[in-house]
Amino acid sequence: MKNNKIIKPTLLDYAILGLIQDQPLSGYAIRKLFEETALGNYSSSPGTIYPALHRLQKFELVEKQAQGETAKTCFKITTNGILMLKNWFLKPIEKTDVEKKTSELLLRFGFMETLVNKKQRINFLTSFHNLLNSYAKELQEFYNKESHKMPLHGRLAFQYGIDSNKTTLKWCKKAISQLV
Amino acid sequence: MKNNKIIKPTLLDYAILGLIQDQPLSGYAIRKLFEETALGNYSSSPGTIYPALHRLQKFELVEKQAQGETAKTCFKITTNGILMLKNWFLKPIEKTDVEKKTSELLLRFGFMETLVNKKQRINFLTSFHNLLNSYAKELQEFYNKESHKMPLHGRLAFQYGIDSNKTTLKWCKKAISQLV
DNA sequence: GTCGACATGTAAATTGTTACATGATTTA
DNA sequence: TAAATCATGTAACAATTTACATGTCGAC
Repeated sequence: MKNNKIIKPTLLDYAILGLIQDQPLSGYAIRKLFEETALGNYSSSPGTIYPALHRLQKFELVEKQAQGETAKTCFKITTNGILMLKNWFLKPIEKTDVEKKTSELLLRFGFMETLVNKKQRINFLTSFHNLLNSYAKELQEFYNKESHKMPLHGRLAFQYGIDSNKTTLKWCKKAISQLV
Repeated sequence: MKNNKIIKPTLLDYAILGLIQDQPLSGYAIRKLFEETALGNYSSSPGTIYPALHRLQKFELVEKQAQGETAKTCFKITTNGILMLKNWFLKPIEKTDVEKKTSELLLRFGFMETLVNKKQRINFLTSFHNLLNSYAKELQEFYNKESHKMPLHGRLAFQYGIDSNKTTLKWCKKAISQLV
């Protein structure tokens, strides 16, 4: 039963796939993980998770695990799902990713350990670092030129952005050193 | 022409209101600001901005500025809009805000300079700092207990969260010192 | 035996994205 | 005068939130 339509998974879809890549989980278990852990900002409401699981099932990225007695239905990832995840992990990082989608990059990194090899993971972090580094320089230059025109709160909010990027850069280096 | 329905503005709505609180802007100008500046992660596509402006207009939070010759229509904030913004600024910070919605807090802070007094702004930052501080401690404790069970990437991603919070805490202190 | 947690779902309304459409104005 | 940018919008679709609905199981 093939699908004519192509799925472009949302971040939530990827987060679910990432969670079940190792062990099958029930919808409820996934909800609890989103609710309790610091895993992204996804809503843990039933109206979000269950439809997402059914969507993923429809596109054969997950499947219900055969389960005899208990009522609880667990979902496991399919080969297609694994492939989809892997493509997501290996997608080259773009400028816009480091500018506006840091959290997505972190999510990718957090889930990629078992599916991509060490060289590729280090490459991911290096690319992340390099792109972010040039963006950070742009931001700093802009700040140096324009900060005197900004209102106090604008300036402080901008500084927050700069500080955050510096922290992320340091983290990249730290992470690389722990991977090597 | 009153509305029977109550609007609960989205973050995008607030961002637009915040941008036009000082000077009226055209839809196009707002789009460019979202596209070019590091202002949040809002889509700058016309399908996002124009409907949002019309929605805000419907609820009388913005209004079209009387404009003679030029075709460009600028939107200015109404008294209701100002009130809505102010309520947003002064809403007490909650635990969930510091845990999952730091960017919203930063947006609030960035726009609140002219509409709330200094004492309230310092209070905002202090509350932000205190709530975040206890959350950071929780995270650190969890990490100390559980980190040895985590896979490498999970551990690193978790560390990223801790590092980010520390940066935010430092920023709060810095910002407070610059406000006083 | 009732309360809270476990567990799964649906429906309506809203929001946001993508793609299309249009036309004016500026610049090379 | 062709291309790029300015400028505003709509339509179809996809996704999310909120609220509702239902039932089980264990603990106190």
